[in-house]
Amino acid sequence: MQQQGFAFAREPDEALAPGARVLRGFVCEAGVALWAEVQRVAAAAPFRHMHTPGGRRMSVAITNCGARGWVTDRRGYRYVTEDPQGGAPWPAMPALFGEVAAAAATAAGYPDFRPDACLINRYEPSARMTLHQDVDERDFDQPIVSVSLGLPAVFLFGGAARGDKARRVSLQHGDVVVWGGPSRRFFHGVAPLREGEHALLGRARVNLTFRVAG
DNA sequence: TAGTCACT
DNA sequence: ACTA
Repeated sequence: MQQQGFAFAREPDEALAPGARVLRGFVCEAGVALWAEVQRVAAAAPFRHMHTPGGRRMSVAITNCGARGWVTDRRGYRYVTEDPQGGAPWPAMPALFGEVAAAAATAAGYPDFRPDACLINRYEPSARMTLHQDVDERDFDQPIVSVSLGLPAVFLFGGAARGDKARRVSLQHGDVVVWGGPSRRFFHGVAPLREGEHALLGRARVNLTFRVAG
């Protein structure tokens, strides 16, 4: 039976740019399990507010899991195998994370995606991410997979140059964005998170960013 | 010496 | 205030 409802109509998947797609509701019922795993990771490697090389405190709280974790401080951006806060290796990437990331990548046209890094960003209301590029990885042939959980957000997807006009894309709990190929190094960001309460996550949005870093 | 995952 |  076809979906007929205007009430539950959802925007279809769409291309954002060459090589970039939004997969709406891709996570489906796995959201609960993904959130449980995020909490396990955060128990071992707590969310913390890092600083940019310029010394500014980021509004987003960060942790990582997997073999490599992205960090930033006065010395710059880089991937490290140990949590600088405590010196232990980052928590292992949960199997479910790898499965969801690989499935999303395949659905977007990038088979055999095996990320070694999962950056976990926690946005509370007013937190934002200004336009930036993901360029700290070694192989730009590998795509980026970004999973949204919790409160909705407006994702900004620009172009190859900082000044390119950015598209505004509304992302809901369970949506996944994948970008690679010609759009692998495109500027992107997140508009300031609006107030709200999510049934599962409460007053927060959590984003999982999967990458092949090393 | 340009560029900056930040702010106004 | 750093690095590449």
